[in-house]
This record gives sequence, structure tokens and C-alpha cells, in this order.
Amino acid sequence: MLQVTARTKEEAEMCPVRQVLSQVMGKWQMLIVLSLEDGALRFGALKRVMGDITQRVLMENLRKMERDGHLTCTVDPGPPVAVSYALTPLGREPLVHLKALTLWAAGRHAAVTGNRSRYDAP
Amino acid sequence: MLQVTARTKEEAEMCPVRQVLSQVMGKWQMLIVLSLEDGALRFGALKRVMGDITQRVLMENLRKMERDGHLTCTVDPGPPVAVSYALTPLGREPLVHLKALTLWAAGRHAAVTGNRSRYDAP
DNA sequence: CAGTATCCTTTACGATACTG
DNA sequence: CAGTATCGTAAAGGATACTG
Repeated sequence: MLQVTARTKEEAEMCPVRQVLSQVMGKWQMLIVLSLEDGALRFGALKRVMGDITQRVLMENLRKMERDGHLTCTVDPGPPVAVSYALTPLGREPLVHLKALTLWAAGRHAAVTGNRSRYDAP
Repeated sequence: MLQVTARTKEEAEMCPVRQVLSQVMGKWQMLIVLSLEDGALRFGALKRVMGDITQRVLMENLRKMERDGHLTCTVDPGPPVAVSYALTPLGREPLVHLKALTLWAAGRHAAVTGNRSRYDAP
């Protein structure tokens, strides 16, 4: 398998795979990627679509992903200003895998719920 | 797209997709799944393979994944005791997608590093 | 509307010591 | 060797208020 393990924390932070993955696999990043699949969204719309995320946290994640080149930020000076975020080609690449995982998770929810009950019950 | 968004925190916690995904997409869970791909490992060996994880955190994650049915825990009473962990068929299912993501991340490391420098520089 | 700043809580994690 | 318990720290996140 690929090298994703490390012996120290410093080594882990330098792991190339982890560095790239962390920008799309996190709880919020993944939701952002999926939310932008069908096209650009303005900040407010994106926040509304995601629902349970605060403005501050959404901004943080958007900036990190912009920095890594996963999405672009386009400003239309208004007034009022309109800022929209869109996935770059690079940002679209993991989409297929993330969707596959999401689909798998959806299909396995019943099984997992059953396993949890069985584990907790006795 | 599938429904992975939520309007409240409670709604998010009940999201079937998020519930299942959280057991394999977390930083540690993903490393555990990948580490067990080639077969069962004893606790100590698994800890050594992963390197930068503490005993406590590894135990926590193993228990959560065992609860969800992603892996089994087999005890061979010694002495000394030997406890080995192995993926279940359910636990193997996400492997293909996780490996695809890992492979993608490895291939894009250079691009992302470049993007970061460009973003930070000016 | 988009963005920043501040404060506070919670969660994840690390380190270490102890037990069968 | 595997597992538990305790304590402390650091990171993530939530709430809210304020600005152009």
C-alpha cells in the first residue's frame, strides 16, 4: 500500500498523501465539494445549502481549499458585492470518489445501525 | 446529489450518510482500514505500523469501528494474550474508494504544493 | 452580502501511570 | 501484551457583534 503512516507527528505533517487528502476529506471540506458539484454558489447560498455551519468555519475552510487550488473565489463588486465560489478542475477530481463513498455509506446505513444496536444491547 | 446537508446540528447527527462515513473517513479510521488491508494485525503491531498514534486513541477508534461492524476483535488467551483485529467484509467495502482517493492525493501532491506557494507568496 | 474579530465551549489528542 | 484511568493541552467549532 501507499505510504500513509508515520513514526512521529512531524513526519505525519509532512506526509504528502495526508496533506492533500486533508483538504477534501474533512467533514466540512467534503460537504463543500459536494455542494459545489453542480456549479458555483455565492457565499450566502453555500452557507444556506450546508445548513449547520457557521460563517466563520465556512470561511476558514473555503480559504484553505482556495489556497490549495481546489476552488476559486470570484468577486463581483456590487453594490451589493457578490462573491461566488466554484470548484477548479483539480477540485472536481476527487468528486467521483467522494460520491462513491457517499453512495456506499447511504446504502450501508441500515446494516451499520443494526450492528450498533447488537453491539450496545448485550 | 445525495442528501448530506442539514439545517441543525441535531439533524446533522442523524444524517445516515454522515453516520456511516464518519467511521471510515476520519484521519485515524482511514489509516486503520488501510493498515488492515492485507490481513489481521495484533494491537501492538497495528500501533507500530501506524506510528504516530497513542494507545488510547487507537483503542477508541478500534472500538468505534468494531461497534459499527467494520472490524472484528479476536482474543487468543495466552498467556500471553494475543488480540488481533481484522476487517470484516463490510469494513473492506470502502477500501477501494479510500485507496483511489489516496492514490489521487499522492499524484496531486506536487500540484497542491505549487498552489500553496503561489497563494502564499504574493 | 461578504468578511473579520472576539470569546467561549467542546472535542480530540498526547503523555503517563497502573493492572491482569 | 492488551487494556483502563487520569490529567493536561491544543485544535475545532459555535455564538455573537461589528464593518465596508
